[in-house]
Amino acid sequence: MSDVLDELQWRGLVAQTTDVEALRAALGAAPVTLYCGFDPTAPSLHIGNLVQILTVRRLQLAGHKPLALVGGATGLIGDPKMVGERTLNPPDVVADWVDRIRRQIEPLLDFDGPAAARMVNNLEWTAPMSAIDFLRDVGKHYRLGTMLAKDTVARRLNSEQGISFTEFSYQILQGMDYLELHRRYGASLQTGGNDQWGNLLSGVELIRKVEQASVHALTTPLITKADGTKFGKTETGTIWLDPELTSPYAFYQFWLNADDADVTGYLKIFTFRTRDEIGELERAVEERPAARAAQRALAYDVTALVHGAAAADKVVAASAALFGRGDLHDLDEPTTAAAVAELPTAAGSAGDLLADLFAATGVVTSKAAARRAIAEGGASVNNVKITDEAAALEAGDLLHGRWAVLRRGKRTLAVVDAGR
RNA sequence: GGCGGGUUACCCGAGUGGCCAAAGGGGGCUGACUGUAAAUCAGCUGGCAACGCCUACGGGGGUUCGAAUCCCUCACCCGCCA
Repeated sequence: MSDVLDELQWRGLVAQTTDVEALRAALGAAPVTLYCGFDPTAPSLHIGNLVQILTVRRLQLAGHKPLALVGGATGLIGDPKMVGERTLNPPDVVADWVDRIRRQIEPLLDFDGPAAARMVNNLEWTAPMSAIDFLRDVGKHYRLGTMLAKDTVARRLNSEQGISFTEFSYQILQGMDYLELHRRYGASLQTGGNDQWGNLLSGVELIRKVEQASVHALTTPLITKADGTKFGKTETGTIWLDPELTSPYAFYQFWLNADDADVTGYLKIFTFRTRDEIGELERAVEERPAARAAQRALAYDVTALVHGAAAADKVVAASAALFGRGDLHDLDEPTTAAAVAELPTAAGSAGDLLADLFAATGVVTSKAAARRAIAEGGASVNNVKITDEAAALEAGDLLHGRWAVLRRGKRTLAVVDAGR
């Protein structure tokens, strides 16, 4: 890996930079201290944030020093979204989210060694600042014209909902962060998603004005899907890194279901596989798409990265058992138990209405939806299609006298546990 | 502060007294075809103890046998004027 920037470009991770050649020179000359921020707007990071973390990790592997900023301050204000004003979250909630997010980032970066990462929180320098200091020392450097011209701000001003002063001010806070990290740790590169470009520039310009220093910014592209739909969402919602919010099984399944057209791009972005390995997998998709070798590699790698190799092995085995060709009754008890442990579960027993059980496990959202699914031929028990809306669970349906696997459509699964 | 326009289901958007659980589109779900993929075609898409009942057209109140539709009021958004 001679040139990290080449590496990032090859992986499709560079959308915009302040000055590519200046950045390339800086990254080639000496270890650069870089920063990337994560705002606590939810109790967990999601796979969109993973793009940022892994980009930072790649830079770290090339010898550069990351500062992972968790926005205890910016999270209290809210980055303006394209559509609609955010609801302010209570400070204690944000503080809790800060902790959770820190713990998610920690295992993904290296906090020891010569390029050790450091965790920072912008609440530390933002909270003690008075309104007067803010307006005199920082506000004076900001031109309203520039601020109003920012994409998101302009869009919001033209929207029906407008924008509050609070959200409008967000870009200044983020600019202050970069300045502060530049002063404290010599940060000279900020990375982020392309939607953050304006916010990154805010800091670059502030540093230029206050410190007469030229620093860099680099954004990663918005991850897109070949079919044009939004990346990172499923019918169930966002794919979170927190195993409580998105089970490792569901996480693995998400990646396994990547489109052929998207999978190579995802391998570049979300795994540490080499160019050769990815080229190999790309060929495999072309030659034997049904084998989905690339999807399996992708799903395994990302799951192992986020949830650990042990968890990844478990969900691979569970997926094999549940989607295997054989009769579920033929699986031995330990295999069944392990597979079933990965699925959403509801208690039930022989005699219960299947429609009620489908609703109870969350495979469908309501009993009416369960009846609909059965009527449409989209519901099965242990991979056997059911057709009678009024059918009940039978004792013979229970695998090893205990479990019944409910399925809606091809890949939405849950289990009924009749206990022991 | 004044005047005008607006707020409808997951989203966009029709609907100006009963035929409205609410057109149409998007999205989503299911089926067929497949590979737990994409594309395509078809059906479905508020809930429940279900020939009925409940919830739902920004919040609250009213008129009426009957309201998403009319009136009052509150909130928020947009525009013009000050």
